[in-house]
Amino acid sequence: MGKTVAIKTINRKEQIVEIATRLFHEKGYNATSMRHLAEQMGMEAASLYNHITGKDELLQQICFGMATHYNAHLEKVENEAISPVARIEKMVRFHIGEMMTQFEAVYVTNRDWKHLKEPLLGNFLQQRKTYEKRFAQLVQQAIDAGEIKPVHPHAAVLTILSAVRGIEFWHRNPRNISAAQIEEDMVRILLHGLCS
Amino acid sequence: MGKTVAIKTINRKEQIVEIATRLFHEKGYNATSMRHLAEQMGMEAASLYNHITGKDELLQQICFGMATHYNAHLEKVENEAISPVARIEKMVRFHIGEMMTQFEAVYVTNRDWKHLKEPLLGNFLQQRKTYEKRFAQLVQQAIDAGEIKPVHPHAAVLTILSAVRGIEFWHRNPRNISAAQIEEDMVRILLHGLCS
DNA sequence: TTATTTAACTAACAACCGTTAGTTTTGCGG
DNA sequence: CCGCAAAACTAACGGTTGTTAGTTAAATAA
Repeated sequence: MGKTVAIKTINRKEQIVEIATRLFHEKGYNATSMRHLAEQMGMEAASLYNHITGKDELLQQICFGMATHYNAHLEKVENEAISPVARIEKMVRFHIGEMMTQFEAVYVTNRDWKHLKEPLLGNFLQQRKTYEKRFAQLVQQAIDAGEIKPVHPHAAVLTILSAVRGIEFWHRNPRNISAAQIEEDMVRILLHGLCS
Repeated sequence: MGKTVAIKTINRKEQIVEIATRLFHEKGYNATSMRHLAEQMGMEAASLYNHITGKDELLQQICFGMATHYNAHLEKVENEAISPVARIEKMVRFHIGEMMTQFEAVYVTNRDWKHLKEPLLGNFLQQRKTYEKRFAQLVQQAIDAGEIKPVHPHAAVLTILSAVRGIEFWHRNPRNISAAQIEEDMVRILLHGLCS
């Protein structure tokens, strides 16, 4: 009985967001229809509206869910008592981990945030901007400590975030390299460079 | 008169592809309508079909244009008489340059190739795969020469290509950092690492 | 059992999509 | 000036889109 209750208690809305995440990842936001989503849920399209207000809300849940998750982690790292460069390594490994375990949600957020409607679009961009700024401050602190090269902090953040995003290529054939190996290689390249 | 002739001689089809590139970049492939494209061209949607066979062809032109351009450059680099690591640096700088001068086309190709229809989709993926393989071989040669660390070559290629892709973030505010600076910093990070 | 809420259903609307057919305008070669 | 081809136009088709209205079935509470 406990099990049935537990299963039943799972919010139906969360199920919808979950499947929407998968479909948005596969086809993109605009190319995913409510009818197709409903089909995957085993119901009619109109029935979805008993749980959500519209297609917008699905994208919103995905994007802002990721945003708050990222912000929470950033704050945690900012307050850890470790060296500046260790903080940066933690950030890199965190982002890699998200690409491994929450791949579809991260992918959709990175790709489809443009389809958010105002005022949420502005809100999202604002959050993104301040996230990058705080990340850049971590880099600046490492530079001040003499632990990393005096590159432009924003250039470093940009390079890190986009390199990590490239794990989407790995997902396309994960057979060649193990997840652990790609993480180590990527961290090594970003922190110590390709050249030996 | 020469000028008028020259302007008139510009293929109308190329104009359409150019504007389509801009719109696809802004809104995405599916969210860009032929009517909106026509409006930007100063004509009716139906008139577009005097110059192109359909919406598909526009995406096709963009994606395969970039693909052949990339392949041509790769072949050139493969045949240059320089050290393996110098070849890799050339590849990195080339991709950065493309992100600077052909940003929208590169962006659309990276983002919207999924909407290509078979058999072109398969063809495109095939080209992409062999491109990455040849790039990885360049990395392997540099490893064999002892010029770079023994990372997994595919991991290196993935890190490079996706880091470069991140220049799209830079385009969102190009004011903070100059193009030259971002290129130098990114090359430096990828080849020699963040750590000092 | 009865009343009430939750969540499914059918049917449909208005808008927009890519595209085609058929017609008219435009501009250049003779 | 005439004829012809290129390129614009108008009108419309069939299909899909997100969404709403109204109704019915199922589950829960009293």
